[in-house]
Amino acid sequence: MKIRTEVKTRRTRRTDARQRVLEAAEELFAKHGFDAVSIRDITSRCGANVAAINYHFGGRDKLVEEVMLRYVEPINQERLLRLESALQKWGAKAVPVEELLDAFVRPLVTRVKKSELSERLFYKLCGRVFSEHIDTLPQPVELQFAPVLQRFYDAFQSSVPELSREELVWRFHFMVGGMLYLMSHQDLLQRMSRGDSGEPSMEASISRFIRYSAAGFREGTRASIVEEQPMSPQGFFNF
Amino acid sequence: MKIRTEVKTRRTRRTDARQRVLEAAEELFAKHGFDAVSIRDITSRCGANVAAINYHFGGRDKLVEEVMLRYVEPINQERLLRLESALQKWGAKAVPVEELLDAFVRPLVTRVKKSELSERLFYKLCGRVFSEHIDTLPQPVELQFAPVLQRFYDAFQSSVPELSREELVWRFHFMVGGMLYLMSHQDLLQRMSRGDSGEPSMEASISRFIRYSAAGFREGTRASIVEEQPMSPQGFFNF
DNA sequence: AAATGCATGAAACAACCGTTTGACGGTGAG
DNA sequence: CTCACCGTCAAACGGTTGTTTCATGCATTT
Repeated sequence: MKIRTEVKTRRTRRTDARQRVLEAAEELFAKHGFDAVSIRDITSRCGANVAAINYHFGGRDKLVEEVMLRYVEPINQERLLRLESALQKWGAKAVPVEELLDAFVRPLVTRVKKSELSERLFYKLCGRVFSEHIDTLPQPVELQFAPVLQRFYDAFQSSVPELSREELVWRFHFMVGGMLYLMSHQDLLQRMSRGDSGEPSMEASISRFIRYSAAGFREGTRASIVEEQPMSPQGFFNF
Repeated sequence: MKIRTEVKTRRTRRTDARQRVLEAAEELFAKHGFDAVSIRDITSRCGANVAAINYHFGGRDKLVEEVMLRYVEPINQERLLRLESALQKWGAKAVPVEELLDAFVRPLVTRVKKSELSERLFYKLCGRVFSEHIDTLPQPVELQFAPVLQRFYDAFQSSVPELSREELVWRFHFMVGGMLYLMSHQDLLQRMSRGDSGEPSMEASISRFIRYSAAGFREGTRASIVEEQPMSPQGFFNF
């Protein structure tokens, strides 16, 4: 601890305890949730002092915010990137909903490699970040989402034009709910279906999820009728 | 309040403050979440003493447990009732997935009338109860779910026999995720889609949701193909 | 009327929370 | 060298947490 012979610049020193706190915070937040972890839990795990959090981050809330943004920002950025790429690829033609869903969901798994967290914890943390009730999210985090949602709404609207905007937004949120649940309970669900080929796990799960959700989005549109599905029991539902 | 001329038996007196605490707890838990509410928040709102919670319930955790069970128990009971009814109605024939989904989701809204909570708060509370991470639920609450899930898995298996058990369970959980999100963000979502006929209400939202989810369940299972497909190894799942 | 059982109340409990303080010592600039 | 700066640290801050104690008084029973 005291025996650090290497020369450190100020910049290096600055990231000393700060980085350790950040990593410990990520791990504990992922494991137990943002509310259940105290700053003393964090500092005692990484051998830092309680004051370090207030010194480096300006308070517990700011730390939470920083941890969240470190995940939300790049993920949302990659979402938009993939969306643009898909739109460009298909030009005037409608992008298949599967590709839109892929652009929205897949960044959650592609970003995992750039994290120091274990894969399992990474997903848990994402699930927690995104499933905190919206009105309790820090404003900078909340503001991250608005433009992304807008872009995806428009894209889905173009891909499934038969749906009213209202119906589309509803279905989008049904999808989001499923996605969050998948993130949060990923380990539990995969333990449940253990036994087959060892690894692909999350990527395979997301493929499953995309297929499931795409069918929901297409329900009642021309694309789904093409496959000739009798509209199930008539009059059973009131709309 | 004080003017209670009626004769009270011991039994009546016992439910005096206890009931007030219970109602205040439900409201506050629904509004702010189970973790964010202290016992002093509860007792000060309903004019009770802090000691009352430990006296009547045996601690804060037990109070949370009781509040949860008061909602989970009757809802799960009605789920099973509706499931039985559907199975009986269709006899040997496969129950349409829409009816299974209805049996699983609709009790959330039919049970609202029997609660003293406002409708909005009731849904919020349900969303919170069911979306608490599974491993943090009180054990009695968790035990409530196991048999219910088992019955519904089996029912869905009969209705969509083309799906492997594994695929079916995954889709079921995607559906659950969407349902929880609907419950938790119901007010926010409905405010978003305001503008048409005055009362969008939960029932319409659930109908939307059932239609969306049914399509997801049926994806890839065209009834026209009657070919016997090799099932995945049994005993794959622990439930 | 006296005694018993039970719900309530104010107060105190120890433990923990996030935050602040002020002293200490190594580092780099003048 | 001297001095100012910066990251670290133990300690203490005021506040809130869930729980417990014990006294009080009402209602029912003897």
